[in-house]
Amino acid sequence: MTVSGPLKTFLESSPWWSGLTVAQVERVERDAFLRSYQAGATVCQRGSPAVHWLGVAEGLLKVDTVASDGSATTFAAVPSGSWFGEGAVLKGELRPYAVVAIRDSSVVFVPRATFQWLIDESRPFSRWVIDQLNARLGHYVAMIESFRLHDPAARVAYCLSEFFNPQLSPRTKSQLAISQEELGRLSGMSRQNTNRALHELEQAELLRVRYGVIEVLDVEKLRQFAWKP
DNA sequence: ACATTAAATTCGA
DNA sequence: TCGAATTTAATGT
Repeated sequence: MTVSGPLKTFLESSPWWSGLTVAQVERVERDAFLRSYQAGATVCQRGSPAVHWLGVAEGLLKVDTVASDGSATTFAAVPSGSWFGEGAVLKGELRPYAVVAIRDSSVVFVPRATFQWLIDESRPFSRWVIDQLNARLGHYVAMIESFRLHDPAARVAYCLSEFFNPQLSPRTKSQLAISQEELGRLSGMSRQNTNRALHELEQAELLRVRYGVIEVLDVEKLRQFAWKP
């Protein structure tokens, strides 16, 4: 049986797809499945076994944790076009963080066994996974640097620029449907300071703020701003 | 924290 | 099904 529709479309647009053999394509098409979530819904609970590797076909997810006082901090935003959760699946551990839909989303699930089989069978695929893990490591190191050394506007600029990381989020379009509150959680700042930072970036013509939407005008300038505020 | 504004939803014809 | 009224969400200070 052949897979069709949005699942197949998404798989075919994924950067690692073209490196697979016909047999590998067939197995992934057989094993992968797609689920839809409403905004606010939990995709993976914290503490649940990591038995799938995940791709975002549509929408926007976040990886976050809730402190005992109820406040939430976001470790990662995962826009459509991104694959994530390699680390948790490889280790076979319980998910250390929750995955939540920020807005209506559809998510592709690849079973753990299929993912590990691809790593064993496909050199291009395992190479791509190495690049993926390496890009994520680079991202977190850069984020620590940004947060320790730079002011709020530069931090927000960095977080926004990472929505366009070519390895981790290759298909992000310039209109980001994310609230300032969510962006604040991602940037480790209050909503108020996030608001100020956004207007500073708007003054610099790097982006435009709209209701519930941030329109990025120039990703390259955003990256530069993140490093020399 | 509070006031304002945009968007989403409900309701009545 | 249209649009006014109400509620909810997001923003600005």
